[in-house]
This record gives sequence, C-alpha cells and structure tokens, in this order.
Amino acid sequence: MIDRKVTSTHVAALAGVSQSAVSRVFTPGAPVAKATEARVRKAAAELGYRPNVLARAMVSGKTRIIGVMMAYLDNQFYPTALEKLSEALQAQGYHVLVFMASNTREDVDGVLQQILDYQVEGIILASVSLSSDVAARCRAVGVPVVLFNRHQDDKTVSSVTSDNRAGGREVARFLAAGGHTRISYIAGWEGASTQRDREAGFCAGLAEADRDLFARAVGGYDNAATKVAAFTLFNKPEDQRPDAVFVANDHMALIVMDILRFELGLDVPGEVSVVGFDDVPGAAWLAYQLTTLRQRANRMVEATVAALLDQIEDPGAAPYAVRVAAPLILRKSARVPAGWPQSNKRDIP
Amino acid sequence: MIDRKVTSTHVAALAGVSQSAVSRVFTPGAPVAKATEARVRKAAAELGYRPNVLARAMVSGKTRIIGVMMAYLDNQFYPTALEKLSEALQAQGYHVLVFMASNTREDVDGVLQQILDYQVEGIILASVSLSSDVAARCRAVGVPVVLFNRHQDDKTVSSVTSDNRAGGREVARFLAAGGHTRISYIAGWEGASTQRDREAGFCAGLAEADRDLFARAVGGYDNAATKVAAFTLFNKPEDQRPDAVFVANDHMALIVMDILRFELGLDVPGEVSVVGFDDVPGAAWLAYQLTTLRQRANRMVEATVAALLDQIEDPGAAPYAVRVAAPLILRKSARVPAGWPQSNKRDIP
DNA sequence: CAGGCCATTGCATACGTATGCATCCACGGA
DNA sequence: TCCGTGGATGCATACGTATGCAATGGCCTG
Repeated sequence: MIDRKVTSTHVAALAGVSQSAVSRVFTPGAPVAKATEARVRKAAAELGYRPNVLARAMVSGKTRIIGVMMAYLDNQFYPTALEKLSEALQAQGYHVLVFMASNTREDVDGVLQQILDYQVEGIILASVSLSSDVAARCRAVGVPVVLFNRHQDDKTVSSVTSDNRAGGREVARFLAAGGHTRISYIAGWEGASTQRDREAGFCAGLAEADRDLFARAVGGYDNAATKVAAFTLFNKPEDQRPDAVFVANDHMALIVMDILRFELGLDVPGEVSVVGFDDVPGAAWLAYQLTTLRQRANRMVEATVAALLDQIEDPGAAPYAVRVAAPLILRKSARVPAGWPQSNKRDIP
Repeated sequence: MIDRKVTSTHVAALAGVSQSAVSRVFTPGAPVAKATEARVRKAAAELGYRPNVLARAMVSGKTRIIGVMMAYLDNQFYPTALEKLSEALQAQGYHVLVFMASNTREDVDGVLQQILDYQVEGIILASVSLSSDVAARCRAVGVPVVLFNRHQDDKTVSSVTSDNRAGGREVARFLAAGGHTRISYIAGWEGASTQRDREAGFCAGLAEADRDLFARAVGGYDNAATKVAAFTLFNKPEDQRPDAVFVANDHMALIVMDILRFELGLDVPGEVSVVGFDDVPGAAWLAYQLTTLRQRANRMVEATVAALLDQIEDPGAAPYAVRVAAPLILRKSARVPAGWPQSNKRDIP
C-alpha cells in the first residue's frame, strides 16, 4: 500500500537520467550506453519498477492481447484447446483475454464488441460463428479473426478445423465394412459447421458404400437433447433399432453409450457399434474405450496461432482455411471389420 | 482497413461539440444535456465509435481486468469453475485475463509479474499457491488476491475453499459406518492444501470411529501416478487389499475405478467402495456413478467474486477465508450404511 | 427588472510510455 | 588544430480519454 505505482519517471529520478533513457532501456533495440543501462536497471530493481503494458500499448498500438471467445466448456475438447492456445500464445509473448459466449447470435456480437474495446491484436473464436457485419467491423479496425474448430465461407476470416468431411466419410466406410445394416447418425447443433461437414461426409460415404442412412436424431451438442435422441433412436425392438451409430462428437457419444448400456441394457459393441468424434480424454477411459476420430488439438492450435500471427505481422495477408486430418482411433466401442488396417500410430494426440 | 481507429475527437468534430462532451456522454453520471447527448450518440453510431478501454484505464486507473491463473485444466472441475468465474465477472463488468501455470514455484511468480504488468484490478489463483514475497508485492501495488480452491495461512490473501476437513471427516464416518475394515486413502499432490485438509479430516474421522488407516498411496493429482497408486494398493490378495478407498479428488477416483474394474477385475462397490471429492460431471455419468463430496462450484465462485470485489471497492478491507460446506452425494460406487440418511437434496450443484 | 443559482459546456491538463528531433560529446582523420 | 561523424541522451510531444475549473447561458425568485 506504500508505493502504489512506480513509473519510469521515478526510476529516472533515482538513476539520475531522463525518463526517455529509462524507456529505452526497456525497449529492445533502442540505443543505450552500457553504463546507463546498468544504472537504470539497478534503480528499477530497487524500486520494483516494471513497465506499464497499457501505457506502452497506447503509444505503440500493440497490446499483445488476443481475445478468445469460447462456448461449450463442458465438452472436454475445449478446455484442453484453451489450455494449449493460452500456452502457445504466452510463448509468443501474447496473453489471452477470455470471454464466454452462449450461442445466441446477438450475444456473440455484443461480446465481440467488448473484445474490440480492449484493443486486442487478434481474435480467436472457438466453437462460435460470427455475423458477417461483425466480421466486417473487425476487418475495418484491422483486427484479424481466426475461427477455431468452425468454418465459414466468409473469405475474410481464417479458420482451422479438422477435415470433418473426410472424417465422416471414413466412419461411414468403417461401419459399412463392418457389416452393419442399420447405420444411423446423431447430429450436433445444426448451426455448427462441424455438424454439417461431419454429416455431409458421413452421408457421402454411405452413398459410396451403397448404404442408406437408417435413422437420424438430433442431440444438438446438448446433454438433455442427446439423451432424448438416444432413447428415440434405440428404445425399440431389435430389428427396428440401429446396429451402429455415428455421434457427431464424443461428448454426446459418451452420453449415448451410457444410455445404451445402463438404461436400455444393450451391449456395445455387441449389439450396437458407437463411433464419436474428437477423442476427448474421456473417450480413452477404460469404462468407455470409445472408437473415435481424433482431433489433433496440438496441430490445430499451432495452425491457429500461426494464422493469427501471420495476419498480425502482415495485415495485408489473405486469410486462409486449414484442415487437419483426423485419424480414426480404433478402440472397443465399435466392431472392427475383418482386414481393416490396425492403426499402429502411437496413441498420442 | 479504411477508418482504422475512430476516437472521441472525431466524434466531437462531427457532432460539433468538444471532446469532453463526448467523453461525458459515455461516462455514466456525468452531466450532459439531452440534446447534446442525442447529437453525440448519433455521430458516434455513424462513425462506429466505441471508447478505448485502455486509454480510459490510463487516466481512471480502472482497467476492469481480473487476472486468473489456473492449472490442472484436465480436471473437469476447473474448466467448469473458469466458465462460471468468467461469467460472474462479466456480469459485473470485469473481464478475465487467463494464464496457465505449471506447478513450479518460479513459474507462478514469473507469471504473476506478467499479470501485474497488465494493471489488473484483482487476481484469482485457482489451484495455485503463491510465495509470500509475491503476495507482498501484490499488496504493495494494491492488487487484491484471492485463492480459489486453495488455502494459505498467509493473512494477506483471501481464500475460498470447500470445508475440506469436515468433508474428509464425513467420508471417514461414512465408510466406517458402512462396516469397512480396511479403509485406505489415495492422496493428491502433497503441496496442495486441498490434499492436506482432506486427509487430515479423514484421519481425524477414522480416529473418532476407532479405525486405523489401512493403507495409503499418493496419486499426486496426476494420471500416471494415480494408476501406479491404484495398482500398488489393490493388486493383492483379498485380505491384504483395502475394501474401501477415499480418493482425494474425482479426477483420480475415476481413474482408480477404471483400474479396479477393468484391470484388476474387482467389483465396485461389491468388493471395494470408492469415494471421491469434487463431483465433476463425469462422476454422475452412468458408467461411474461415483459417490463423492460435492464442491459447490456456484457458491465458491460467488464467494470468490464477492471477496475480490469487496477488496477492490475498499482497499482497506481485511482479507478473509470462506469455507463452503461440501455435501456427500450418495451414488453407487460405495456401500451405504444401513440407516444412513438418504440425502434428498436435489441433484444440482 | 435584477440578482443569483444551477445546469451545461469547453479548456487545459494528466495518466505512463515511446519516439522524432536536436543537442552534446568523444573520437578519429586530415 | 579543426571539422566531421556517429553514438548517446534529453526535450517535447503524442497516444485517447477523464476531469477540475472557469465560463456561459437560462431560468427562477424576490
């Protein structure tokens, strides 16, 4: 409570130099004599001085703050991603201002405004879409945006996703090759590109294998809705219920497995094969052993950070979309077709 | 890319008033004539003007930023808490700057310095302890700190935890009353107050019930270590292995359940009762049905935000410690003693 | 009608730092 | 010895906003 704020002026006084000199000591590349630097650093240490990032930002225009907006934090994939994002950005000298969003459009836009108020240098939108006018607004003030795990045909924002279409397609091939005859799908939130792309790829894959989609229900990436979806699909006599289901993400897939086994008494994978998407930590737990498509979070984060920095460093750079391949991880929740290549990739994200 | 930054001066020019007038329009409580306000707002809307939070912070000293440091994001309790914290603070007009920390002391201190560089108005440390000199430093610059889910005898920082001692004690009574004869404990990271308090309470409770601790191992809140702990404790003939185990948190407890059931082929709760601490989402999943002590995240968050705001608003206010009661949630992973009061609390956090 | 009071507004300055420009000094070459 | 050169430093200002103070105007009261 004693010294409150110590500024460069205080340090300057103690070191017997000008405030400019102090500033230069803390500005890499600025010209300072060794002797001066030593005196300033000594004085700074004595007073416990550290440059005020905000004041620095005012004049330089560089806040070193990245705004991150997230939703669905109960889906284990996102906390994991947030952690990695934060660490990767810290390593680059940036810091993360976090905003939680619900999924209503107006909320997203409002929150985005608030983010911009902090003069962030870039924005990462995880599992969130943005209206085109807000995208325009970000572009107007020169703040690059990159979508994480979501894609938009808007050419003005970069995006990083898994190759959801290819993933969905592979699941279809996998289930068809496994000899399943009543293959179904539980959809995520229909507004999400992950949902759309995974389903589109899945249906395309089924068509290629000459199969029809047996049944479909919507879980909406929501706990309660997913339970309902599982019941409506499976609470039926054997020949009327699916013998395989692709669930749009692991978070829902785990719920579905619980319902199948403990509410409906069905054997997985004996009576029903279940495949998810994400490879969240829970998917590997022994109680589930969920066969799923892995989102390579590390690579996605790397790509996201790279895309963002590209555009921060060169504001003229064109946005681009990255798609990371999503390998199928074979575990025990789905019957494996005879002769299906055992992935001998090491079980590391 | 056209207009880059639009400032209050631009708006003032367009509205034909002084920059001060614009500032006052955006400062609640400042005196402005209705007509002036209308003109200014119109001009602002036209230009898409929004006040620069950083510049505002420079003069007012109020950044409305709260620094949050977290670790263990793979433990579902923390993402949940982060989400609630962020939302609660947003509701109060604050925003959250997130920092990830490993558990090495030096790292924490370094990161804390960085947080302070952003002129945050308060700091929340979740599952992280801080050295007393850094605590002193925060006090010196007048930034209140509150520990979330961690306690320190340092009188200069507030803390919010569950009543871990009482919780541990109740588990001991519960397991003793259940007729278990070989009661054991799997510890968390020994540097954490949660670990110490839960174990202390547990041992006290056992003593009161005239029981000894049958065995103890350390999981350290770490996946791999927890697996090893489970094996060393349970990979033995029946009479040499525990018939009940209290695990210091749910994250480890779920891992232990997996090992018991799927690696060692033991029945839970038939052969072993398992009790955890936290009540993470996974604890309620049908595959686990973990009996556990609930950390009331909502209340903890409320208390944390309240404690922080108290001290921000009145810098002279004394720090204080809050302990939130942790009710035992009965599910299916532990034998329930005959006559044990069935909690009929609704199953809501 | 005069005086006074209040509401409203503009002016000037401050917040803490970075940086262009001018100044100063030392040193080296002619 | 003198001048040129370049490195180091100080001075002054700018970044965008908030706010104390003084000045203005209108309106109410006596």
